[in-house]
Amino acid sequence: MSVTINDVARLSGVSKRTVSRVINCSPAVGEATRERVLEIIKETGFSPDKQARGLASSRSYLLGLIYDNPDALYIDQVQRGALSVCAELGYELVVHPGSSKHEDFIDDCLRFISRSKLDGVIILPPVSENKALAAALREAQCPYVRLASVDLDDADNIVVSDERAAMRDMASHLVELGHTDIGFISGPQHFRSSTERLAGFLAELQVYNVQLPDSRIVEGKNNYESGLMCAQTLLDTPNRPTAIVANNDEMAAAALRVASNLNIKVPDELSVAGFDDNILASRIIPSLTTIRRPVYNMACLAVQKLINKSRATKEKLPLQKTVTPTLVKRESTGQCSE
Amino acid sequence: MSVTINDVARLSGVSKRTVSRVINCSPAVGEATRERVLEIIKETGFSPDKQARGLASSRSYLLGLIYDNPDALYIDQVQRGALSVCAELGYELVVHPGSSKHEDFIDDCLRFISRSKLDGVIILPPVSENKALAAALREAQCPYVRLASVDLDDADNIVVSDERAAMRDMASHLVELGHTDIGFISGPQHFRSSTERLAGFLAELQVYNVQLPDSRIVEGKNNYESGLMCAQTLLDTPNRPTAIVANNDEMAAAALRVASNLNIKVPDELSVAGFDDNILASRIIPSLTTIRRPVYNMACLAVQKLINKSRATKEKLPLQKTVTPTLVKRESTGQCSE
DNA sequence: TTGTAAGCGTTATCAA
DNA sequence: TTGATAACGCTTACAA
Repeated sequence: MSVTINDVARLSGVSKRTVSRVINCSPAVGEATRERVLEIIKETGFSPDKQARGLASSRSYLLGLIYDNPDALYIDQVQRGALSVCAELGYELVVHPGSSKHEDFIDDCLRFISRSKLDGVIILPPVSENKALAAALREAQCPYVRLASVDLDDADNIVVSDERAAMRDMASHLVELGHTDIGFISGPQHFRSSTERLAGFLAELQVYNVQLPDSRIVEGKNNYESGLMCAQTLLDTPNRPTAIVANNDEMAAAALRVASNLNIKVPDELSVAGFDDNILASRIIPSLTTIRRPVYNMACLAVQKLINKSRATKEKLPLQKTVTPTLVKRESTGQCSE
Repeated sequence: MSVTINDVARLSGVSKRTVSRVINCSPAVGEATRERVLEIIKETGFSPDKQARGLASSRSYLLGLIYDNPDALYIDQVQRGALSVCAELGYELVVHPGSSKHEDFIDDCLRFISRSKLDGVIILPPVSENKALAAALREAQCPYVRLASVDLDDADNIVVSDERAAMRDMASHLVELGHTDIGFISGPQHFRSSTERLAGFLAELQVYNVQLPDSRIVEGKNNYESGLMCAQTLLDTPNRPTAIVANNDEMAAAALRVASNLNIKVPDELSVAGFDDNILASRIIPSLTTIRRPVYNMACLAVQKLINKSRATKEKLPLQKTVTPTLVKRESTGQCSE
């Protein structure tokens, strides 16, 4: 029914081996021959069978996406970014949301990979910080690229967003609005992304000679509920900060909620900022000052790096390692009133 | 390196054909033989190669997910639901966000399917309403299941959420709060989901003998920006409704924003409701009364239906066609003050 | 530069 | 109930 390599070979009067060479862009084909074959391929609409190809060459033209984070918006952008590059190169994307807490997680990922002989995987934060997973993938010889906030792997294996720098911008934004007493709702400190963001923020405050006592830093779990509790701690006291920065938009939204409950006006009496720029940030009232990572582009880079690995050394594209998030200023931060 | 069917055959002293029968659960295998083979399979950790299997049997064990809607939350839930069933049955999920506006869209989907010889696809709204796509899939003999708000296909090919009924609940919720002058921000009327929701809403109002003049119904585009304009039309006038219902949460959020700009208190002076129960709905202030579809379960059902199609008639599971969304009451709707 | 022949790991045909 | 043997559509030694 559908056109095979044999049909193309017959029609163009060459061997299937030559057709194979053409579709694989082998240089060892005469110009005339190549053109004739390409002609026939176009005429017949031939498209090589992935399974057969994979069976013969042990490749699948399938890339995997491993993640745990339930931040749907982020994931959707990653998928679209990754697919934009996949489409050009004939790869497909197979998704694998897992639960990194599960003891079986790493084996589960390895099975996922071997089941479909994936040509490589992209790993999203926070799973991307998992050293054991990365080690297991290296051992299994599975190409991978991690998206992360810290430089924790070779340039070939990672796309880093410089969140430390982004949080410096956030700090200077607030200080320049006059804030010197700032509360910080951090993420879990066992995540590098959390420590990184906090470190960047504190480092920039230093520059302005602003101190942040430990009592102003409370650790959340990156979800709404924990954000509520942390914000409550920071705000439900006469001695409250004039600004709150949260490790992500979910917790910043929680801070807005607590402020609303306590009848504290944002931004007049309190500034609030988040991190992620998810859909919430632009829709919530007041809209949220936050930090946006170039997620789509990071995913593009990741796929390119993955595919680079299967190229000959001289054909490798030079690809950047680090991308820069940007500060998005909105309604929730304003001049300090005190 | 990895164990193949030949190894299993040799080790268990039978032909590979017999091993094949065992792994495919053919009844034509002696009990003793079957057990011996299963034993060896367990010992060796043999797992049949998908590509080889697919090449020989023209199946891929790959399901596709086709969508256009950029509602990320919804899509993430669908993916997780679908995968929960896929995992049990050894299928993987390949994603394909497209743009249904593109003239090439249907061909693009067909190529997507044939490229990887997908065993079936799930189509999400609003693309799921596309008749031409469904027809093309039938012609291409590609099994599909549509997730939709209206019963527009055979029970085997669709999972319907009864949005008409859900909107009846919404209407009665508002009427019982005392609202009789209600504004409705509809979705594009060329979508069945839009007409269906509006129809359900109006039908229930009839029951209460409440009239909705045409001027109270404005058509949005299901996005935030159009929601802003529609809400402005309805609210920025002395003669404004006491409640606004929007076709989705994005536009309801826009209504909240416009109300905030016009200094109209929600829910004291105005009730607002949406549809979707996306992350926005629970985080925004005031939190949004809305309707939640059992998206995860719908996706589970869709995969089961897809796989049912490749089963023998007598092994087919009976699967429901319709699911029921639920009304989620939150802060944004309250007693009518007039 | 091109072709021949042997796989890749399954399932399918047909006979025993 | 079983088993040889031939596909499936492609890539890859190895020759020529």
